Amino acid sequence: MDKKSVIPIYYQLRKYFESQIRSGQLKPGDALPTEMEIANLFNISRMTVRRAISELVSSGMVYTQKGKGTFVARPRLDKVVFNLNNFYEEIKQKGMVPHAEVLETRITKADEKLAKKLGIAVNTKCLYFGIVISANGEPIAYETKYTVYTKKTPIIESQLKDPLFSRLAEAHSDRSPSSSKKVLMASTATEEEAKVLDIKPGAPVFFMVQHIYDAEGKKIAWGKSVYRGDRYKLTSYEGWNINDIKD
Amino acid sequence: MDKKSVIPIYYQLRKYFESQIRSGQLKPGDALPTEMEIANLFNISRMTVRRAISELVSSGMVYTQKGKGTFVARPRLDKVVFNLNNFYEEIKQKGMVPHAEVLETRITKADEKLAKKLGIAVNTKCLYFGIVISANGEPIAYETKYTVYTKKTPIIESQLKDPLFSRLAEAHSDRSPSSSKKVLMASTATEEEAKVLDIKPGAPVFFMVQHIYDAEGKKIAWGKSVYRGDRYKLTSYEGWNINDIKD
DNA sequence: CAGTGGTCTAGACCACTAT
DNA sequence: TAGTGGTCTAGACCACTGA
Repeated sequence: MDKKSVIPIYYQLRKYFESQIRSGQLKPGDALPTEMEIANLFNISRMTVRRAISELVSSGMVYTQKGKGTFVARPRLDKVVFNLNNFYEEIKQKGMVPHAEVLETRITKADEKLAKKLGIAVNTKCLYFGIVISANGEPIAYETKYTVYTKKTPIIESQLKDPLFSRLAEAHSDRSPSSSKKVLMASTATEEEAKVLDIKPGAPVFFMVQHIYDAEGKKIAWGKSVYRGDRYKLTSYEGWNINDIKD
Repeated sequence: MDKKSVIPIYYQLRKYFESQIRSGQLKPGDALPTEMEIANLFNISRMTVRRAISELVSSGMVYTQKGKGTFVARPRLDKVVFNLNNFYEEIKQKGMVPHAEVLETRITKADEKLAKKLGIAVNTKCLYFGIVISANGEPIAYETKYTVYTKKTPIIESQLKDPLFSRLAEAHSDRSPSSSKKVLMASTATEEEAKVLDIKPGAPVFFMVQHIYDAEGKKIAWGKSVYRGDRYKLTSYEGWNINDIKD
């Protein structure tokens, strides 16, 4: 515990307990020293100790019980969190060359089906477009998207290729996106999807439907994405030693 | 801001800014008052203000810039987080009746293939079993699992049905589970899977492979799960008004 | 009852930003 | 240089747990 260091004391203390837990010197169920004991032991303020502990709590490594103490938690391995952030960046990170191609773009008046999907009146002006995202020249994802088109901002191709759908929705609607709902399903490729993605009809794919809402909960955009099942998968790491996992 | 309330001041303050942001009175990019201004305005300590703000930061609603101020963030709608926690509980929550049935359970010596999957020596004693999970009598998931079997603890059927695979692995191995890796794929049902799940071969399914590791990063369990694509889907909500989303 | 974590205060010094 | 958020302190009172 180096008080003169540029590294904050609470951070050093947190890392100290993290390593104690990871190495097994503190096992699940074990009690940490009380906050006052830790403070006296390292000659630091109790508030500084509390900051370190509160970070350990939010990372799930320890839990506190009022009037009792602070205890090492059991790793929650049943939890599953799949993160799929920026598709474009993910491809790049894997050392592949990403590419987005706009297949079609159109301003249409919403028919009944689309009006229902977007929760808008029939004949409302909408922007429709479809893009294919590929990695190293091989098509991976096929995305079809609709947004309301209330502004008359011109459509720029780079905008359509923007991996952030919400940014596009913001540019062409007078309501700004506030929330999003995505549903992921397992499916098989239709004739059209198979053609675009260069796979066989009936081949396994991920199918994702996305809704974007404004602050009042009204829909302002809708999109569906199809990902090739043989080229795309989701990975989740849980626990305390996830950096030690090799394969 | 009620100082006499049992509700902590920092919590009241946080909710105050949350509602300001959600209602649009504070828009993305807007600066919050400085910490000292807030403290003076409500006659509270700066540390209390900081606690409220730090919670807003970790929820992603605001961000701070040293020497400049605190600003309202733009909602990150590109992020996708799929949580699939306790399968059993999830079915119950949806008002359905969950049921787990053990199809087969066996103590085997690891052949080459399994030894490789678990990173152990050939002929190591392993516990194998397969279960089917159903909702309202309809099969939803088919799970096949292996763990090393170094302890000689007897196998209890309720243990096999335990939705927490890690708990089972803990009971039968002398090494305790520390980390987990799960990979989710889109696939189509094999003949065997189709039979068990009462669907057609080639029907879309989610396919998930799970590894469980001990603190040293050594594998202690392996399992695969097949979920019916027509009965199971993953949903992700992002943004600041996710409670207002109706459908 | 003594001991625990939870909340809160009124200061202090620092590094950083903008002017 | 003045103002900002980041860190830290040495107290205080509280509600809760267990003996």
